[in-house]
Amino acid sequence: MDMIWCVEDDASIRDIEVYALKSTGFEARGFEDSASFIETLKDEKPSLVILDVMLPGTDGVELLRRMKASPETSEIPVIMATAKGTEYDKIRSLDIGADDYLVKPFGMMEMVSRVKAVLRRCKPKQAEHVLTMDGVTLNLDEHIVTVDGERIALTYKEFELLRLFMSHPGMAFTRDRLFCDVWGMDFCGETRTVDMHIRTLRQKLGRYANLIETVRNVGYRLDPKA
Amino acid sequence: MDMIWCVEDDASIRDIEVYALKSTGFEARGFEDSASFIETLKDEKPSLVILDVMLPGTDGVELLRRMKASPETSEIPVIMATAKGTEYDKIRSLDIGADDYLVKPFGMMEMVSRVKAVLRRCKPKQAEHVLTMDGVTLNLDEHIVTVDGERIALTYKEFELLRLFMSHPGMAFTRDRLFCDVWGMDFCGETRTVDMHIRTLRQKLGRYANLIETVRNVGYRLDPKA
DNA sequence: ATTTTGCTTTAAAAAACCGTCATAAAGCTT
DNA sequence: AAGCTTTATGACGGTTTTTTAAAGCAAAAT
Repeated sequence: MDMIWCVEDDASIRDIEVYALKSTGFEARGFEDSASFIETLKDEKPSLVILDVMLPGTDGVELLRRMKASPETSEIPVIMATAKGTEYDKIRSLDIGADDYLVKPFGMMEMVSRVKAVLRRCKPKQAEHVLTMDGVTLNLDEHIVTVDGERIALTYKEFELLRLFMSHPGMAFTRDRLFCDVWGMDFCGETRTVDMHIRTLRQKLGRYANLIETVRNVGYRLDPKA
Repeated sequence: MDMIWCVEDDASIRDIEVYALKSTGFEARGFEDSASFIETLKDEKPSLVILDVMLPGTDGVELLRRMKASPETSEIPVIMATAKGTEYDKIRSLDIGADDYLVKPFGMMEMVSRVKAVLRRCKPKQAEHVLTMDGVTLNLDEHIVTVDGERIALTYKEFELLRLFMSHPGMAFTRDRLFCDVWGMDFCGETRTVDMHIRTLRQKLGRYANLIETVRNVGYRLDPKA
């Protein structure tokens, strides 16, 4: 189940939030100040954070900025809680990358439904934009591929090939099919172009080269358990 | 091939988009304003729409809302194009039902990739094509055969033979028929070629070897209760 | 204008597969 | 049971398919 963190200095509000979330089936944890939040964030990652804007010390907007700046935490959805009338904070927060906001005083029902909405929205998107297979990671957003954490440079065609394979693990693709999908045109007879790109792709995949299996007389396939 | 529509008031951006899509193998068409888009949408349906948020007159978010409201168009995938910093529009769009978003300025490569990704995601996913008989499983998509869960390697001809048998359990095939279907040519007189491949196939089937029964004077058959 | 980068083609090398042969085994007929 | 026909088996050379390497091209970057 999802873990929600609430950063809020007012103890009574914080307790109500945590209680409301827990009774809805979430795991929840409250933080009194920025410092303890930042500290815990180094070790654990929640599914979502509700950030109060007005905090003693480092304020919520600054916390948000830091979270979005670090790749470690930039993907964690954030809901900002602003006091009424501070429209400027709201806009700033959304600009920086907050996923939603709550205007105080807000009801617990509203809070829970927004949390659910944001999670619903972020869950599939996050999953869909990054494909992983063994040590190979393919980030669709950034167009970046890593092998064992090391970034490797793929050309457009190589990337599209790999993407096709990784989004249908195990499926055997004919050369025609690959050509259609990646090159966007019908397969015009005899050519070893696809093979060529498979080769360079394999080379760049290093020790995962045999992840791409050749299916004789058919084409190629990504072998999930190679 | 898929038809993509681009609604974008800036002519230069629009032209580049259309050009990029066409050169990737899509059909593409640009719309300068909401009105012409809405009008054409009454008669034709594209496979996907790229909607600019900032449009003169009816804006992109409103267009999206209308599309999702009408059952005629609600199934058409939509990618929103938002200017940098208007994070709120992004959230709103995803809430209404956009399938993805692009933040301007975006590269054409990225655009094309996202279009492909969304189309792939939205395409009706067909059921897996799998034939099973006792402990023998034949996956047509993956071109993989397993015996008691263990994967075995079949050559192209062997695979086609087994596929033929398994898609017509119990049916007896003459050698002529097998030769026609698998080799794709007329049976040219006396030859033991088919026998040969039956042999290797039986070997690889291990304890299920006798699943393929010899019908003397006729040919072979897959015996469903061997 | 030159260099770099990525895509395509070609041709040769390597690997996997195919088909035929000769021989052995099995099935049917007499 | 002997003899004939049909099928199974094992081995080997030829062929097809895939891989590899190298070079030509075109577009983009410098």
